[in-house]
Amino acid sequence: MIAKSENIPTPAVRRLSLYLRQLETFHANDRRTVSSKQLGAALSLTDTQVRRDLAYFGQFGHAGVVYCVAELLHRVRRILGTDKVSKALLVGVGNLGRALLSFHGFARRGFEVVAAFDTDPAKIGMTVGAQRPIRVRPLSELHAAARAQSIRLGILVVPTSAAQPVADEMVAAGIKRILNFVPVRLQLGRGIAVSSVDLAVNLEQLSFQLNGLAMVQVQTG
Amino acid sequence: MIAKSENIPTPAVRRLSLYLRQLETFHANDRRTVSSKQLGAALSLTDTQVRRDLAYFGQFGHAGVVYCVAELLHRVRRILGTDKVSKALLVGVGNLGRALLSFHGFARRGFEVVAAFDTDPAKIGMTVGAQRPIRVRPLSELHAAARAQSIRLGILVVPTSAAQPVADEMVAAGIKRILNFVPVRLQLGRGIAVSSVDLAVNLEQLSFQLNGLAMVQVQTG
DNA sequence: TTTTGTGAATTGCTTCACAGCA
DNA sequence: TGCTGTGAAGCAATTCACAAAA
Repeated sequence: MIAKSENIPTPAVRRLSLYLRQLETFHANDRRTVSSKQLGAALSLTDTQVRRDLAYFGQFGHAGVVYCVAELLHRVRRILGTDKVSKALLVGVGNLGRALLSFHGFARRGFEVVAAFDTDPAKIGMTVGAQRPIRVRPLSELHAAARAQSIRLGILVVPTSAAQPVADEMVAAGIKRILNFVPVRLQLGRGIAVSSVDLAVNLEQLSFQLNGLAMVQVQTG
Repeated sequence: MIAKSENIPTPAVRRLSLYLRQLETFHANDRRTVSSKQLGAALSLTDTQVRRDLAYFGQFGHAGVVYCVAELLHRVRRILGTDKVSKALLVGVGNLGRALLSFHGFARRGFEVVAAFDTDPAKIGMTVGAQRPIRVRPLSELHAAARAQSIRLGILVVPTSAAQPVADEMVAAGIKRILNFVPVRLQLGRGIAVSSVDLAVNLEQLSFQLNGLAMVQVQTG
């Protein structure tokens, strides 16, 4: 049994993250069991969608009996690979970079930022983050640090012009996954996973849903 | 002619934002014309995809002749509704909220944050943002301020427990679009557009692409 | 009856293949 | 030839409908 690893739809993997989030909430509220209908309702999804998504990754319950929150939680974490903590490094200690270094949400979800780099001499040597302070180091130390601590995840928060060269350096240093906050399409080799956060895209989607669409519909007549 | 407003695929609207970004780059480099193939290549998309996406929104070129960058840029902005500046307000002046207030990218893409709110007395009265400083006001003033300046867009950066009530307040104050940074599914009425930025989801997608998938495949054997 | 899991049908999105134009 | 725009085909994702189990 287990896992039709053949062809898992990308949207299903995205929703898996949402299930995890919701299961954590249920678990925190001491809820023991949950049905596909209830889990779906909390996320505005249908019960069928929930069951189908889970089915891509294996067997999670028995026919007729609802899911056990704790077990489902545990197994979804394993599937996503966040049951073990991953070390991450961050490059670019600007406003957003500093905010990310102070962000506790990472640790709670299995990610720990252990090193930060910048090229600005004014920033090098600073310590950022209250709970677990991190000293900002020169970018030239990235390679050695990544290798020494075998860091596989890089967070990219640099100016647009620096994005591609810094990403290349990350890859050269053994980084396999990049969380990219720079509005650029990074061109990297196969085997490197990139996930981009682009605020402009999100804002424009919102804009389109109201302004944009309205305008198009008006023009249609 | 113009706009099969019937059924525009969501992914096509997302890509429209990417086209806009790339066209801005081309325009900044004084490039006058671009083919669907060239535009696609810059974004790792096929030429067919680019043409099909544009076709959802109307006629953009003449058969046989490449697109004019400036014209395409202008029309995509109009479609997305970002040709006019939208005023926005922000609630929650924590680390991330402050970083967003200092972020210049918004203005460049047609969004201007004009007001910020928080409930923490220690933060109220602070000014944030270098170029266009904004004074942090008590949350109780949100309604009046949003109405007075007819603000339609809200940026939500509050703790998880406050997300739903603050979102409700935004809607009551006339906000129609919410950019949500809180990892919660907001339950709001129809006619309110929500776009969520969830860093954990992005990180988990990355994790799955390497760890997760690998693990599932191992289990498959 | 209520629930899970899943073939079958459906809907939605992307790619192919080519007409029409410069 | 090289390009855009688009019907038709192909593929991917979702929903329907129901069997099996408690």
